[in-house]
Amino acid sequence: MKSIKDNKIEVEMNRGFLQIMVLLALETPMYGYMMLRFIEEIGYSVEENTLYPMLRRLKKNGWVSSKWDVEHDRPKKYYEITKKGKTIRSKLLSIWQTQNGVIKKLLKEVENG
Amino acid sequence: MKSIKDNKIEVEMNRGFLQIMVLLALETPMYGYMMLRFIEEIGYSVEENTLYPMLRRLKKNGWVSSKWDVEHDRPKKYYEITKKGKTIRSKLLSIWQTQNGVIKKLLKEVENG
DNA sequence: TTGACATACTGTGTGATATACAGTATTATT
DNA sequence: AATAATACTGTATATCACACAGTATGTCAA
Repeated sequence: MKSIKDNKIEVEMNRGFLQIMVLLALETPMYGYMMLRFIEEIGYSVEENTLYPMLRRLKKNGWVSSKWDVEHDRPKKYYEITKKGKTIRSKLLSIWQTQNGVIKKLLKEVENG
Repeated sequence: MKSIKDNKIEVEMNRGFLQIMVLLALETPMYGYMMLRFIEEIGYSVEENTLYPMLRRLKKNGWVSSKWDVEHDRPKKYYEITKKGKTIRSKLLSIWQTQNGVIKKLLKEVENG
């Protein structure tokens, strides 16, 4: 019986979190490769194969906008959060807070037997 | 162009969180329907159609065990976290903490311009 | 005493997602 | 001249949240 590999456990966590992280980061315009390095700087890491499709999806949803910079070096696609994106981001953050509260409460119960 | 509905935003958050919540809750043995009500009591909510498949999946992964109670009323399938489940739970909680730290840091930057 | 509703599940299907894989092209670096 | 790093695109795949359909028992009002 096939089941998920325990060493790939981070994957299980990424769905909700990655979006919040990216939408917060895009307060400042950034292109994909730049964000990969930015995320490492702040102590996390994302797969290139995860970030690029996610940026495309956020764009499709209208949560971020994009703009090519062709004036310096090779072309870079700068993304930035939209007004709609900020609305969504607030909702996601609020859900995150609720979930964080639930986890804290349950964790306390487990720790105190 | 099809895109996700904004009012279904909670879905985006559930992947990682639901597992932690269920694995914490299952410190005490519970059957599915009981957990649905328990989760509402502590201020959250899960779809029946999400919880049951999740319990089956956690079982398949060996993170929880199950046992039928056929002695009272109608049959109830009690689940409980396993040793392996506790190991996974620790890892998930640790990832959650890291992610929470990343969000807090980014949020502070956004708020302070 | 029946029929509606809550309880307590199972099995299979679907659409969206994280990631894989393959590929294009430019700019350092050695 | 070759290699690595940069900076992307497009399509494929496995898994997940949730939908849908179904089974069966217990409760309680009309």
